[in-house]
Amino acid sequence: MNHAFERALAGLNPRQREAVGLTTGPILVIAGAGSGKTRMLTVRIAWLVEREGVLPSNILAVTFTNKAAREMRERVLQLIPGSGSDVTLSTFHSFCCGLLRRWSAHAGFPDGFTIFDEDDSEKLMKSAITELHLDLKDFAPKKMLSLISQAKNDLVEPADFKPVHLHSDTLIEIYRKYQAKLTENRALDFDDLLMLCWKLLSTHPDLLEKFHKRYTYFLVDEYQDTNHAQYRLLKLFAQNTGNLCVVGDEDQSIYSWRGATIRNIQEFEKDFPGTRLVCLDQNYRSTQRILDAAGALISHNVRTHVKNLWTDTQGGEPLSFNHASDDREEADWVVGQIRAMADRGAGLRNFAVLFRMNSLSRSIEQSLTRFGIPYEVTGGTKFFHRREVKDVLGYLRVIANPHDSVSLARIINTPRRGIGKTLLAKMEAEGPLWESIVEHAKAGTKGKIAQFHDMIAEWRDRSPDESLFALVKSILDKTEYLNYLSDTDPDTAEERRGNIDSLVSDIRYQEEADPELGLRGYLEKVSLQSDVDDLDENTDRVHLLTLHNAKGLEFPVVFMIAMEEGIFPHYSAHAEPSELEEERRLAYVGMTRARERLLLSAARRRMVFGTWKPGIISRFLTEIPRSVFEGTPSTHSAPSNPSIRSENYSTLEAVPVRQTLFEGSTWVQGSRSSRSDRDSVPASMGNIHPGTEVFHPVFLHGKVLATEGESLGDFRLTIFFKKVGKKTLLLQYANLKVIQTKSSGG
DNA sequence: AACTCTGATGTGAGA
DNA sequence: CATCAGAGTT
Repeated sequence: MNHAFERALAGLNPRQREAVGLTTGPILVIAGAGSGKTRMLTVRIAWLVEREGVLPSNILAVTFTNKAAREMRERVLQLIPGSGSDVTLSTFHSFCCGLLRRWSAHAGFPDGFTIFDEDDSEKLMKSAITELHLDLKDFAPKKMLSLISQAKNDLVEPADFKPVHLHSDTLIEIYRKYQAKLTENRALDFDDLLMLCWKLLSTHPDLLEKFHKRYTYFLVDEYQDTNHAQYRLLKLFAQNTGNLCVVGDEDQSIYSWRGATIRNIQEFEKDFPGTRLVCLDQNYRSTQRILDAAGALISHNVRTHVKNLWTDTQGGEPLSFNHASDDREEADWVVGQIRAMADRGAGLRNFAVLFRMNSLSRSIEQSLTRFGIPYEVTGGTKFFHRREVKDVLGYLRVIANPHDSVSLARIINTPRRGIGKTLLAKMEAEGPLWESIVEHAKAGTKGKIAQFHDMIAEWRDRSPDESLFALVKSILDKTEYLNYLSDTDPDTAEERRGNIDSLVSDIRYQEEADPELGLRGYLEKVSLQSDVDDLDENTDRVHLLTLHNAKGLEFPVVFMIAMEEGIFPHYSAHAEPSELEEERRLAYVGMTRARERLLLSAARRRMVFGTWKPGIISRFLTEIPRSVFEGTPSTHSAPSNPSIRSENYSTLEAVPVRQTLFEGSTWVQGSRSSRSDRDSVPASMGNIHPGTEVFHPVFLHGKVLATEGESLGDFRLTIFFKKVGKKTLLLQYANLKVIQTKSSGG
């Protein structure tokens, strides 16, 4: 008798229980926000194993982010300890990438392929357009990429590409050229991962058969955000057994601009005949008040599977709205609210500030900094996209795959080694960059290019036998990269150095966690990582993130700022009704992240690109009934009524907050003295001992368990990080900060 | 020929 | 506000 499983099963509501038990054939689970779909999915996996004797290794579950996969894996392991780890839990992209590597020989490309991100692809596209003697202004690389991305998402190859465009023939040329260049670079872009995987399975019956022997049960989370390629992949996957369970909510479809099509969920019953339909509409997350507001908003969309979320917890705090005079005042209002609640004992981890675009986080960040409140931005300028990090990764990528000309061009003269633009352009004109480098190196005369070539070649030879950590250290040593940083930009050198340290720490950590990882494995992991994968709800900081990144998360208190026409809904969505509806779904997603309190704000004017722009209240605000807001004005106006604003300000100190927010909070007294980064000092051998609380740029908060070593060179720390668990780090490279507490003299 | 500086430019969301 | 092409400097 598996008690954990039985208990979880008994805890399900009738609908969830039904969705768990319908294991044969296709099933569509319409799961509203906060309806416990992750619980349902994990119990379903456990049910398959415990009740139906399905081998865990026959189960494939696909999620939207690695974070979701990781969390689901943890929960599955709780239900079925041990064998639960044999369940394949992955994102579409990671899973396809794995298949392509395993079967690369059949797919007709080397398994050492590199995954190109948006930046890489753009550089490649630019060179493709230039080589075709076209003008980058007429054929904007980003625009071209998005058209080609669409085509790939629809499984359309250059030969069948029929773009609706004035110069459609040229576009086909561009697609062809771009694809040829990818091949030349031995690289795949994100869309290739899906398209080529589908192509591989649909043209190799032997491989498909192997696949079907391995996997017989399929589960897909966030089905509303799958694209056509993913749908076709699923058709192939489930074509034998038909045991396909998809979970989604069309009201939360927010990625159509990335090729996702709501059609997949709307037509699922037609696509997979015999589908059983289950609807989860009991919400376990938010108050009725929040659900009423969100429900009213989303009812302005045309929907096929209409559901009305309900909850046992009646009432709840009213929503707040603040119409500030400008963005700074708006930010101060947000921070004022946070302070008021934090002073009453709410931990900072409870707060999330959501916004439509990354640039909107600035004013909030400034205000939080002013008050010394720790925060964490998820997304925006990503760690792995920082210049110095990309430089070092560029070396690793070239070592893994020297045909990657984008990385090659990046590092060939970074740090300076006298191979400038002209020489580079000359070599690029001679053919694939690496091949010209080899030619130049062969040509005798041990010049700069030969030196560069030999350096890379040596690392290439060594890399299979050497640890990644040793390799990256060798790169930093030999190129004197850190000196290069201080020489070129002394102002930012320290910060950049810190980022390099974090990268080295990350490499070391990943390598220790998985000794089989290897160079390619690491690079693949980095490429397929998403921003939210790193988000840790348990670090006691205010969370700042875009509405898109907030998908799948929940917070007790949610702020949605910049609720203004042109920003949200975004101006580019105004013309198209379907895009406007997607914006509304995005608002719906944001609102339903809130458990207890939802606070909205807008500004009358806002600094955008250096100029003041007037702000008009978002139509979404007017679609939320007045009755759910606090201090409901007696006048019959929309929330733009100024009385609401003064109301909010006057009640700022007396914000009513439900008691639950403060329960189990570890922050409590800490909030006044604000344990911000400014209260921390760099870790040194002198100030670090067992028990010391530390902060690491990648692994965040941790506590030192033990120290070992006498000299700086081998001073090792064993630290327990809340986020990643126990880790051993070399102090020298860890870039740790010691958090000063009252007892330690801060 | 490489390096440095300047001004123009383009800016949604992200695996 | 970050990137980039092109002019000017070493």
